Amino acid sequence: MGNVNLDERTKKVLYAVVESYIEKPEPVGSRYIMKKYGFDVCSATIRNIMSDLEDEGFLYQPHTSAGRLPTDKAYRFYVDYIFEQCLKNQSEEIKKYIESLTKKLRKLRNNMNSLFLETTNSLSSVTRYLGLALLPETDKTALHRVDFIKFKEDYVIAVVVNDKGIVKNKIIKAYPEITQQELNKLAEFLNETYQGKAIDEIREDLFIRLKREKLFWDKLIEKILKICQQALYFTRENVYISGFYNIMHLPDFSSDIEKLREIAKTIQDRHLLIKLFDSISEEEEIKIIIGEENPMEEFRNLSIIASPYREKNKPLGLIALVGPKRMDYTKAIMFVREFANLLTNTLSK
Amino acid sequence: MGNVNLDERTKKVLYAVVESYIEKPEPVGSRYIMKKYGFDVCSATIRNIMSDLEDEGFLYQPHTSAGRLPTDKAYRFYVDYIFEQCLKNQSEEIKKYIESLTKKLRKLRNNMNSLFLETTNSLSSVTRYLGLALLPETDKTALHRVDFIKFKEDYVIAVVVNDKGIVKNKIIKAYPEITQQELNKLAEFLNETYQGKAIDEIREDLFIRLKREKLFWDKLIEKILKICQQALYFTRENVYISGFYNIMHLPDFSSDIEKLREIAKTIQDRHLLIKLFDSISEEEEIKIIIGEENPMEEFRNLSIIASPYREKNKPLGLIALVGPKRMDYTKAIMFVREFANLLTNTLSK
DNA sequence: TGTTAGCACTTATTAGGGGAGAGTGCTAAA
DNA sequence: TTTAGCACTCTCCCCTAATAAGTGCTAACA
Repeated sequence: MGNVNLDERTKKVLYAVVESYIEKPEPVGSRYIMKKYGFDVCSATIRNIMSDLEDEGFLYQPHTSAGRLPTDKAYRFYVDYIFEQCLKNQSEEIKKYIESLTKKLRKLRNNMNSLFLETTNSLSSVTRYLGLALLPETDKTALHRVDFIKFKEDYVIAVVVNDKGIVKNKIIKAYPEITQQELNKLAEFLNETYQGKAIDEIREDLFIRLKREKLFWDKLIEKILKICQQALYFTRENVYISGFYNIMHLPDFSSDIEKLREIAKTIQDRHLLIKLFDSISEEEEIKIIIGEENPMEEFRNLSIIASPYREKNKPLGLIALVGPKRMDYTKAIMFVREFANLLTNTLSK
Repeated sequence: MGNVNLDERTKKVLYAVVESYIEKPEPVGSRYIMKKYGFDVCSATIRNIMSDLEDEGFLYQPHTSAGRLPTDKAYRFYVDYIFEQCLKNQSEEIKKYIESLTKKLRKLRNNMNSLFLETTNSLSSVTRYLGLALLPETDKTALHRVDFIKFKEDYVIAVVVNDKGIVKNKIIKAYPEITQQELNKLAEFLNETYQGKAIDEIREDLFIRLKREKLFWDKLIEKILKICQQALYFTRENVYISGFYNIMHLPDFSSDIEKLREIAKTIQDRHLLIKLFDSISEEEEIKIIIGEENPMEEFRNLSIIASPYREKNKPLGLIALVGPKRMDYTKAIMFVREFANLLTNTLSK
């Protein structure tokens, strides 16, 4: 593995090929590169270099006597190359855009749903790629309040509000004898004992109680504790998706609708997206996944730029951009980073 | 307007043309019709009839010397023609499918979200068109319970559960002095007074109270009543969409992606869909809207089959199928009807 | 040894022509 | 009113030729 040892000039050529192809999705020729990037060697030399790059697996030809196209390895090289600069430089234009958006989002600070909807929409419409966002994992947030509502004989609706103001509800099958009054007391107990504690820890704690007190108390306690546990068990499910239509007209897909269909099918299935997100570490500032690097088959000819948003340095969730491998990475990286920051700031008030 | 006065034979030809075109999207020729439908006149006669039908606006030619294609008017004729039979006949196949689905859905009876998700998914995957469903309008359902939760100084989260077990929440800006205890009392008051009453009526009633008591009480009451009113104000927003990818490969769209993009854009914007649904009366058993008949421009080259599901004869919401005008109407109508019935039955327990 | 110029070769793309096929419209006869 | 016949129109497909882009290779060059 590794970038072998490419000399400076070779790197410049490789960079030029990738950049050119991102600009215009056509096989890149040696003469074109030479002229556009002002190499003062002749096209034959570039040709030799490109041939070497092909041997190294950075480029390939769609057919003999055609120009070259970048492989995933080339994209990876390109991204590694521009990455640093992306983080340093800040375009004035982006800054302004983010500023105006900040005001808009600040107003939605207390309504997570609208906040994330608006964020995903904006991210997609400004980049013209597919925008994704994942709400903070309810499990990891702190309990603000829980309420139980008896429903239809033998059901209980648990309403859980976390410290982000996100309201979740679960319908739990319970035994019929339990009354609303008892449920109120139960909720009161939970609220008093656990408000402000992380939800997954509460569940843990309840589990320990269950084990311990089972021996001393009757079945009732067991049942009640089970209700509580169920009430506080959440799988991640809130994914926001925006702008599929933005990627539909890209030349990368316009040739065959099948690819687009695959994507449409994939993004309809929230579980798949959550699996995708789960596979992305929330540690790195910005994670870039190119084509084959993707752990999930469904995204193998797409690229993903993801970044976590945080609160007090703790990652809460992710926002991401999905587009063709032939993506404008500079723009994408800059925007994803700014959007993640924006969310971080907005949530930290 | 009206179907002019077509004689039997002409009707049969028109029917045949539409049916043929639905089967295979190619211009339909006179000889083809004659042979396939066993007309015992020669093709020239059919040709004359088709020419007449063109004059009446039922058919058109993509170019001289090509076969004919149906216009919206022809589809309308066709649908009116088959409609009766669709309602009478019941294919054994569909019956079986619905039966097996019934069991599946019955288990989800108490979880509206899953129920509607599953319904829309099934409807789309069995018909291969785009499936839509609209949750019961919260406004028109009865209040089961309301809870207020103080959040972050000056916000109140109102959690409203209706008699369908649908949980809605609203974040309301309130004045900071109000305490959780006061909110609890307020909720208690509302629950005692209004449980089981229609939510829009409650709002109405609160409005009257507000007007009447404003004169006698202080600002506080006004504020509190306003919180209640806000808590109970819902715009319709829960639309379930499934199977966009199902319509992507249809020959009707494969020629130009732009059409598909339009659709993708439209269905992403929930408000547009709600506007669409709002324009569909919930009185008719089954509403069929073909192409230009559509009140909304975005759907002008699509057809929509919609049907309300009910509870005790009161329409609660709609499910619908969206597909190309060249749709398999028989199948679509049958399934939409069965699915609406299925929902009606499931909700009525 | 790396670089350049030149040239033959490959392949995709485009345009044009011709024939086949499908289907119509019209006319005249039944 | 229906039919048979026929000329006409248009699309579609195949074939060919020309064009253009770009490569790979070789031999000369610095």
